[in-house]
This record gives sequence, structure tokens and C-alpha cells, in this order.
Amino acid sequence: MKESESKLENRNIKPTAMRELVLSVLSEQTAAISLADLEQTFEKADKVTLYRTLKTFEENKLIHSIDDGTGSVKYALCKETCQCHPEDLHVHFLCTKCKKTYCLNDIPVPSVNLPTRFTLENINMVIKGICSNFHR
Amino acid sequence: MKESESKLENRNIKPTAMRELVLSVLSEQTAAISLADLEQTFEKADKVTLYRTLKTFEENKLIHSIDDGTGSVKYALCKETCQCHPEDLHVHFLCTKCKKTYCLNDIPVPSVNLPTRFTLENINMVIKGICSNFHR
DNA sequence: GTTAACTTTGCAACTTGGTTGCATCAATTT
DNA sequence: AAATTGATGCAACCAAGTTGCAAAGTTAAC
Ligand SMILES: [Mn+2]
Ligand SMILES: [Mn+2]
Ligand SMILES: [Zn+2]
Ligand SMILES: [Zn+2]
Repeated sequence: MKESESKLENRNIKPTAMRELVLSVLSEQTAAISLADLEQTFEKADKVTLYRTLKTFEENKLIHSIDDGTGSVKYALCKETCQCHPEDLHVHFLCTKCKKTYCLNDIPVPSVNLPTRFTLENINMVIKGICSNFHR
Repeated sequence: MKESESKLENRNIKPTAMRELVLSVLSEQTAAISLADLEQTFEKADKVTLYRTLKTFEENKLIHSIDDGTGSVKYALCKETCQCHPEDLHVHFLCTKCKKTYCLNDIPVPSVNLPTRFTLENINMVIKGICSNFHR
């Protein structure tokens, strides 16, 4: 059985050809990608199918989505063990020059002391700034 | 001179009737509001005018915007002294039951130790969960 | 093996929130 | 008063995401 196949099955996702392709594209990325980005990596693919593929992946915690405030949601692979609980979360970085969004997997979202009238379910922390890639 | 008038002029915003009205609506809120919310508080008002009013307010740091991931940006008044620099920022809370977004003005965004290849400009931290308001 | 049931895919069409162009109106300056 | 500048209102547009539905593909039952 292929690597990608078992990765899908581990998350209870039926491994179709399309899904294996999408997973392999996601695996190649160094930054999170949007639905539109994903669409462009394929010669000919339906946006809706890709959309639903990403949704399935996210529902099964194979990937997580990042709302970086740019207006298009980005997606990146989860770690093997990730359950997308607050303690699994990490910080994201959006470079305002190259517009890329990176998972800072090594930087956990810092815990905050919420007033007792609030109970926590999830945290989204996006840092904007400039990365040291070449910016033309 | 009216309170609202001087608040506008303090931020170098020409105080028109429309702008004073919008500012007063913003002042009444206990939670951040969206453009659509704002539109509904007026009997008859043009969405575009309100949109541009909010934009002007934000550009002049009278208000700040919050992207809470719901798909509609929320707005809330800044503190008098706010310059919207990283050290001025606070955490926001989105209740998944009542869908309201609150400024946690007392909770500054925790600082994170970024790898040196990243320089920080801004941080958006939104906590999702449940607030203790009555939820029907 | 054929049929039935269920799932995935592809196309078209729609929704929503946000945005732009441009003409009109109001305020300010000369 | 005429000219300039800025604010407002209407219509039209745009991008991202989403839904409905039929066709194609898979799996399970007979
Ligand atoms: Mn990530
Ligand atoms: Mn706030
Ligand atoms: Zn960069
Ligand atoms: Zn609530």
C-alpha cells in the first residue's frame, strides 16, 4: 500500500485517485496553500471537487485551515498525531511581502488566562510581518 | 463642541453628520459589529457610505477591525491612546453560540519568540469558545 | 455476474461580503 | 459667485466560497 494511501486511511478517508493527488501536492508545500493555489497546480481540475476534497481532509483532521486575514483561507497538513485541540495548535506567520503563510509548528499558541465567563474551544493566532525570503 | 465631534477631530477625521452617527452607534456597542450589523441599525443608509466611513475610521485608528474567521469583519472603537501597534493589541473572543465578538481589552496579545528570520508587524489573536451570556 | 445502493466527481449556477466607478451634493477656499 | 475639494448615493462589479443535481465510479447484495 502506498504511503499516501495509508495516510488517508489512517484518517478514515477513502483513498481515491484525486485525493491521493491532492495529498501529494499538499505534502510538497513549504507554505500553506489556498484553494485557488491548489487549483492552479492542476492542469485541469474542478474547483468544487478540490474544495470538497479539502473539506473532507479538514473534517478528518488530515489538514487544518488558516484564516490569515487575506480573504482566502489557507490549508496545511496536520502532524500525524494532531487532533486539532487547543493544545495541538501552533502559531502562523503571514509575510506581507511574499504573501506566504507559514506554519510555525515549533511555536505553540501561548495560553491566555481567560476571565471565567469565557470557556475556550479554539485559538487562531496569526502573526503578520516579513520573512527573510528574497522579495522582489 | 460635541464629544463625538472632538473625538473625530482628534483623529483628523472631518466630522460630518453621517460620521458622528456612526461613531455614536459604535460607542453604544458592547461587542464588535460588522458592516452588515451597522447597516441594520439605520433605517435608511447606503452600505457603501458606511463601508467608507468605517474605512476612514480604521485608517485613522479611531477603530480597529477584527477578522474573527466568520467571514464578516468586525469593528470596535480603539482606546483614546491606541496607535494599533503590536504593543497596543489585545485578544478577541468569538462566542460560537451567540456569534458575538468581544474585545478583551485587558488581555494583551502575548509576545512570541519568533525565529530571527521573521520580523513582526502585527498580530491577530482570536479565541473561540462560549461566553456566559444567555444562549437560547 | 447483475442489480441496487452509495459515494465521488464535474458542471452550472448562486450567495455573500466586500469593492470600484461615477455622478451628484455639500462644504470650503479663492 | 465661481472654483476646488471632499462626502455621499446608486449601480454595477468582483472574488471566494458554496449548493444542487446529474453523471460516473465503487461497493455490497442478491
Ligand atoms: Mn499550521
Ligand atoms: Mn478589539
Ligand atoms: Zn516573505
Ligand atoms: Zn455567547
